[in-house]
Amino acid sequence: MSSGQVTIKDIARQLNISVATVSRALRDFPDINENTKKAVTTLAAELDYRPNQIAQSLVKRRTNTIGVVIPTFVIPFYASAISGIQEEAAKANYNVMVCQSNESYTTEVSNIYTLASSRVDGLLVSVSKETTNFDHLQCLQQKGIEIVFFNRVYEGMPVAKVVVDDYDGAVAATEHLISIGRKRIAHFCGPQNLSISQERRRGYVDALKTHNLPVREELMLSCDFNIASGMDAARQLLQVRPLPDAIFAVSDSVAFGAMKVLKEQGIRIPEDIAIAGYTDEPTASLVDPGLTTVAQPTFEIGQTAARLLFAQINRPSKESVCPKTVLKTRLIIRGSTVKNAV
Amino acid sequence: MSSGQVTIKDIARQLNISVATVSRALRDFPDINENTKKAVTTLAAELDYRPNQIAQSLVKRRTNTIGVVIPTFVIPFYASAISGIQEEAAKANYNVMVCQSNESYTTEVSNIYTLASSRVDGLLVSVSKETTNFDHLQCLQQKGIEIVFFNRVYEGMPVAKVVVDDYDGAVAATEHLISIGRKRIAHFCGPQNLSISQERRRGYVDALKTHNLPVREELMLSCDFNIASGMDAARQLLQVRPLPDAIFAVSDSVAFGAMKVLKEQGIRIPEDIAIAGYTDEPTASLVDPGLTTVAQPTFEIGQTAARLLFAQINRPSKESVCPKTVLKTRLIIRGSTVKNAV
DNA sequence: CTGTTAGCGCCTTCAA
DNA sequence: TTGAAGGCGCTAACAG
Repeated sequence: MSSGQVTIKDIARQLNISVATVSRALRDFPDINENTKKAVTTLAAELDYRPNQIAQSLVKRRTNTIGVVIPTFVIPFYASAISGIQEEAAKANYNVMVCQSNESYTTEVSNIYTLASSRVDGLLVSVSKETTNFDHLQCLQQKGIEIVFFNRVYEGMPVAKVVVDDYDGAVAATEHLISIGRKRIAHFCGPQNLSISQERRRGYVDALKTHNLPVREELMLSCDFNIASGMDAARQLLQVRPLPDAIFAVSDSVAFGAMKVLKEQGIRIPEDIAIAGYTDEPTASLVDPGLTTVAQPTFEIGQTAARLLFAQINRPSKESVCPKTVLKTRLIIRGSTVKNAV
Repeated sequence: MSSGQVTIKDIARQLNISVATVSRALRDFPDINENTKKAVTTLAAELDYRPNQIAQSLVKRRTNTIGVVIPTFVIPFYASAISGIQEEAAKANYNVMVCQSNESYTTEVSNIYTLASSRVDGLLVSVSKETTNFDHLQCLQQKGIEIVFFNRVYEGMPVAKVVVDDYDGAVAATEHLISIGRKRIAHFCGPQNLSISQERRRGYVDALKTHNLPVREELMLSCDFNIASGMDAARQLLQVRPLPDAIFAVSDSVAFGAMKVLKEQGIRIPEDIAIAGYTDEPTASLVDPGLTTVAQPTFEIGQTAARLLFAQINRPSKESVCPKTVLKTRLIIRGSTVKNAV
């Protein structure tokens, strides 16, 4: 009991039995004398003994800890997804180590190796906007660390993935804008090496084509996933003539930024320009007018990803199953596109 | 190399030297032959050797991991604070395990014990709204696990604490409302066993007294830290006659909820009722009108708490230093109290 | 039912 | 400059 922490040795010594017996008693083995078992458990409780997970991990060669790598905590999508992950982890008796890449490829690589050193049993990954090389992940996979992608996935790896139907949501949003009579619909695209950005853009383009609307390059502006970026894009868009009559933004934050600029310029939403976003962050129902957006099941995405990871970790055969789980989105119509909506 | 992970044993075998030498070479010991050192490091790189932190932790009796317990990820305050914590941790070469209590005392206790089992070197804690018993934390402290409280602290323990001057911020907000001529100022209080709630309420009460305004019980309503709770309180408040002319909410979310209800009721903000919040979440500048609020340095709170924890962990003498760091707030005036503000 | 032995991967004496 | 031995706290055969 050197370090202030009680060990099975302490219990064994005080009870004059071997550590093996203590270990078994504590783990409730069948062939253990009821009396010794009781003696051990009571003393353990008395001493407030807590098994040293570190030692257990070393023996068992598994830590019951998973790593999570996300771009940033401050995107509400991730805050919610992590909640879902945590909930599943607690149920399955796993610990969670979360790292944020801050959208930097270098940081992401470093995160991954840190987590690998900690010998996490598996990894839940949503890649940074910069990531185009996936060696760091492939390398870990080869070492037997299970990986599941969520939201920002890399199709090139044979692992499970959890996404929403980004294409479908984008089509729905764009068609909604078309259905309210908009003809010059702009799109604020996300970073183009991310599949979510590509898919949302593809949905936008296809919806326009389906309805025989021209696809104009000057109405497609590049953005990051934040408010400032949405403001920049909006300012840029307002230089274009004729003005667009709608914007479909790759994310709610981008849409919020756009709304801010439009309001400053005295442009009416939705009369002059209608706006739609993506995700349905809590803020979407608070801004004025409320933001029409494609709702994502953020919490459920986290839960699902975690569940798949645990299943994969505990799969007896090492042949990996790599389903792509595609969750549904739901278009929520608010005042930013329809005057009298909620 | 059974588990797919390279160990120093593998390196030793291939180089025909002892593991001790490998271990020393890898750690760049002074009295090691240059050639063996080079041989070891190159082979290690070739094999992509990663030291097993678990094994190291067991020997060193420290994990270089800290635990963080927060009420919930989805309060933007915590998302930002965790970012600050992460940043400091990365710098100091620490890992972070985050758990959320979901505002439940039972879950918090369970989180704490899980983290203790993982042998974290220290703990950053923001208690749940239900927590009134602190045995679980005192117990860990006695076992030599360092603790630092942030935001929601417990004054009764001799450990470092990081807070903002909640009282001061509340006074500033309330006096601002008074300065714009409001006389019937309501307060939506937070859970009263949290010091932040108490302090903000105390600031509100004292400001009223200082300005010879009556303190009316019927204008002080209890809330949790979320939108729904703010909506409930607002509905309740609207039953009171005469109506109040201002609301000081314990948090931005509560204020957002209140704004929503007031707008639905056709009550003008700020003309009929002015509103102020606390924290300055990103959403505060997006709602319409913008929310006047007491800005907190959320990221810095996380950073500071982490820094203090690392200092405490690495302090040679075991006598613990327990300063209370009080960071400054800043009143940000927006349209919810002053018509022509930004 | 229980004790002994060995080992997880690494570090740290103590000798050589 | 290097190796051998022991141990961190725990689990897992193998005996008895």
